[in-house]
Amino acid sequence: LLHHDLSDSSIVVELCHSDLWTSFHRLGTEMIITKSGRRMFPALKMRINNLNPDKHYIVRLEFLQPDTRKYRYIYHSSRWMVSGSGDKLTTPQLHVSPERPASGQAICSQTVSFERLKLTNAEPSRTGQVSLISMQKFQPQVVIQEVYNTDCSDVEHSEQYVITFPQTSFMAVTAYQNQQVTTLKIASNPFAKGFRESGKARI
Amino acid sequence: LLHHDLSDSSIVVELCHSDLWTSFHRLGTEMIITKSGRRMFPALKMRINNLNPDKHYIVRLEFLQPDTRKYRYIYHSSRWMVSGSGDKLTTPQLHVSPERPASGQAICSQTVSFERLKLTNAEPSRTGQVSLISMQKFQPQVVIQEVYNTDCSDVEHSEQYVITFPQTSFMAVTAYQNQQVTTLKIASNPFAKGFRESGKARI
DNA sequence: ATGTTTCCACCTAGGTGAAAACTT
DNA sequence: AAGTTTTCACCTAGGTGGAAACAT
Repeated sequence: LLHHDLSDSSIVVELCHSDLWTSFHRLGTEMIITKSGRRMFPALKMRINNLNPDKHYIVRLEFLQPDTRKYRYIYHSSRWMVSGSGDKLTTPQLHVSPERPASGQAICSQTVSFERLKLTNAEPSRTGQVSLISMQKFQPQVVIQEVYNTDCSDVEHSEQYVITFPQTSFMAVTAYQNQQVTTLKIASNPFAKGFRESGKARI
Repeated sequence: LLHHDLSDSSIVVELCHSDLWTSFHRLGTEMIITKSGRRMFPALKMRINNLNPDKHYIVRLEFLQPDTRKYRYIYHSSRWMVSGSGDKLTTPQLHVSPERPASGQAICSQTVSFERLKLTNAEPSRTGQVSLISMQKFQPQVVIQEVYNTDCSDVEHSEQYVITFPQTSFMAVTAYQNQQVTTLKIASNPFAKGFRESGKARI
């Protein structure tokens, strides 16, 4: 449970599945990016509290770059090493909103989920897809932004609250590098069961 | 393509899959209602045009009762007959909104779909579920309502446009009565394949 | 060499009508 | 007897990691 005293409010944001995020973070979280888009696992879900029930907000996600270096995974030492200078995202801020603007009341009464968000290494085009760079680091950042009009025309003048969960940073990859990450994904993601535990042999 | 000249606007609402709706209507559309909730098929989807792009609207669905009679299906004559006086819905207007308020621009640029809506014969409780009465008639009605605030607090004073598609009226049932309705559902709904066409025998 | 793309078997999730069991 | 509820096989839809093919 994290408190962020920001501005005149005392907004409380709780990251869901925090333990799981921490387990991945210890191994060095890897997120697969594909051309058609791949979900994040774990998904970014959070409970937000203490917003003004009568005001309206939009919740966004930005993908920051802690650095713009290119990394390489060294198998024999099980570590990530810098392998080059890498690239900066052409669009500096990638943000995706799970829903339209909603009241503080509505947002606080439910879980804000980015589970349907997909990561891609294709050019930024489709809405709901976030375009990242393989073998580089990213840090998701939650932005809670107050809006005065439903059409968000005055977004630049509105108050904005920024929360970062360090344990959600990850390396974007097109194929898993650390086998322990793969194992934990299989163990914890219901969709990922590989060909291991059932004892079935591959044909 | 239906034109409804309402108030100062010339709103155009087009029912999707209109031919399919008409085919069902000829047979006497039946919609299954269950305790856990069942989707409508066909789903109510529509394209809305000529809303003011800058104003904001909410699109709702109401389930009217053309009458409050109880019906019975007579197999040998393949007809519905009145069998009793029936009941009136305890909550007179059942409306479900697919989304939060959105701009006319946003609404007109996409298909407004109520495909996720579920019909139930349980007490009205869960959001997104509509509670109906078995063996009685219902007529869905689309309500496009202008909102001035995102919290919809002044909903009663706002302009509202009502559109009804007569071919979407139906009988609520817990089991299909007319075998031709069943056959058309199986033929047209990808989820409904029964045990007929594959030639597979039931164990 | 090393990283990317495509395809695929396997899985979850959940929408169907049919049949059987249940209720009244 | 007539309508409701439950269960179930079958299906669509789509999220996984693995392996092989491909690119650089």
